Amino acid sequence: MVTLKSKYRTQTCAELRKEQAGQTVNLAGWIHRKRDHGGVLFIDLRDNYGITQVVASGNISDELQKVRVESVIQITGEVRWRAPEAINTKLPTGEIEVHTTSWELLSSADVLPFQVADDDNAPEPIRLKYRFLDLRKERLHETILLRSRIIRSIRESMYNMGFTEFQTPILTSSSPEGARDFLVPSRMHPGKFYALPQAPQQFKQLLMVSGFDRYFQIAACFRDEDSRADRSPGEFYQLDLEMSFVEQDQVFEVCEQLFTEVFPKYSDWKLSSAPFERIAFNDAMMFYGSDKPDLRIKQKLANITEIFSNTGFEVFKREIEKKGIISALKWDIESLPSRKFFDDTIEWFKTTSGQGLAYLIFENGEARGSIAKFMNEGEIDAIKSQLNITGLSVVFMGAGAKKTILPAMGQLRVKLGEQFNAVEPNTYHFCWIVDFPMFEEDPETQQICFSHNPFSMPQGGMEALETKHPLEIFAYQYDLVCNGVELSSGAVRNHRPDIMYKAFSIAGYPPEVVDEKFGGMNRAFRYGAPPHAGIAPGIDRIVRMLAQEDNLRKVIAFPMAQSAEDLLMGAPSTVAEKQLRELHIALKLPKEKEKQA
RNA sequence: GGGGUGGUAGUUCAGUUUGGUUAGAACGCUUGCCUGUCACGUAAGAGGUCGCGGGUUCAAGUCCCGUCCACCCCGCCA
Repeated sequence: MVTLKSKYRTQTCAELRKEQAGQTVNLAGWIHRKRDHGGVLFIDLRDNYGITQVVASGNISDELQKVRVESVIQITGEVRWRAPEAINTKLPTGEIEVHTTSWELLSSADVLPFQVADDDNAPEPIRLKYRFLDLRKERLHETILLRSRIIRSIRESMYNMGFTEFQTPILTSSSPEGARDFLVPSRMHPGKFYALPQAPQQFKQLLMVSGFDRYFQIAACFRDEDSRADRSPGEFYQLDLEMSFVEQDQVFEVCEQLFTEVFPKYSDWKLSSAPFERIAFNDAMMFYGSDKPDLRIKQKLANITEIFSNTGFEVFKREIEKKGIISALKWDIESLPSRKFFDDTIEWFKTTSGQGLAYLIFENGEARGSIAKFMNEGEIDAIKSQLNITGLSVVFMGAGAKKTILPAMGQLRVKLGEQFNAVEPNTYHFCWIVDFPMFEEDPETQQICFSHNPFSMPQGGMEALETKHPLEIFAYQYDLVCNGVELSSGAVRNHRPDIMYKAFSIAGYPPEVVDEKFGGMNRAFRYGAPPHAGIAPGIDRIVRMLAQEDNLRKVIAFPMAQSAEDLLMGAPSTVAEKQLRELHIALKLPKEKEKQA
């Protein structure tokens, strides 16, 4: 680091060591803590880099004693080394202290709304309103610094792999697909609006058409949707990347190199090695009940529908007749859980998924449990052999339509994994989810519709669209998943207008709709477009994962509250009448009562 | 849009189940004492519309109804 000596400081609060003893130095920073002993006063002086103990006595002690913690002061003093018994081994600067000869108050602090030196669990709205104080706390401060280092490493890896960094417009046009847009009214074009980009999707594809081979951007993305613990309201950052003349595999290669380079720099956890495991979407649902499976848990779901094809157990029989499936989760255990465990688990399952849950206990080759009496010996034996049951095991079974029972069983898998301590610790387990279905059937109307992104390339291209049943066509679309978190989503793009029109017509859209919704892109594709593919890993989620934080607000310097409000700056806010007039906007607000309803 | 949990001092919480004297504790704050602490110690003090509104009752922080706010989840969101 370049030392920038100024009138305020000759060193930072982390620099001084025994070797500087005897020197006169200037330090500046925040009063982290004060310890007043009457004749002598100790101050922990803190800055971005660390803490140094400052000592004052006599008049200076009396004056400084009156300055509140978190005020900013500058001191001049002599570095002295501490007596052996006074050394603080917890501080890198703990072998020395600075004896103040003069000082200056640079900025005084009011009484704090919450403690900075201690973690007092102040409520989030207050911490967000006083974010600048929260950011002074060590853990959050370090996380934000970590975020910077991670992004730097990501940039370096991208440049090293031959990518070029671009900037794309923030004021752009409303996009037809996906989330709600944030709109920005145009002053120069009354009645028209810009939209903030949900992602630079179209621009990066246009850059490929423009002949730039490898694009990346640390891109701000805006979506007007509600938040979650793993989803920031309003805005978030993605490592957006796109490549020409590649297929899915090359996107995987780039990501695998990126993640295996970046993650070990910031964590000593075990890390999947490249190539990452690939799981077809349908298998992920069938065996993990999720399109973002947590592979730190070894147990899988099993499809045991076949076993019950002639069952006398009414509940299963009914579901199978309705084309439903029976999904089973076997767990080998060391000792038999209490009856309460089963009751609680079934109750939890019912409240979280609205589904029923059956169980069998296998012990010494015998089966018992909630539904044992409804099963015949053949079924019990078939379960034993399919699930490979040898010792003491419990088997949970859920029956229902794939779309509802599998996610429920998937949640059960994660819950039991945590409950039985079966989540492999200190591990980043990556996998790719591939082969997403291109189309799906609307359960109510039986209409064929796009199941995910209509702009990705169908596997098999035009031929598949023309010859295969729509529900059997997969898209070149993929998610990167780590420890049950979707880190990234991408696709091989459909760069062929003819295939685009065909795909849309299968989903019931005439060519005009394609022209209307996707006209700009389609025009570009008529002048020579390279095959291209890309992906966009979420920066906030990556940092959260490496910082091991549970909430995205803890890895973002100025996050919004769940209500999509910036409590520090007071956004969103009302604006002056004049501004509205210039924008030709008249407000028609809901009445108070409607607002509440 | 729906569900869950919570709201008592600046902050964290106890008290609410079973209504009953002046609503407590810790940290912080103010004023002292203390020359070796590093979460210093110590004495005293200030600080409360118990989220807000209504109701039941002799009496409400406590019971009932409504409402607001926050966080978490579902819907939504690649």
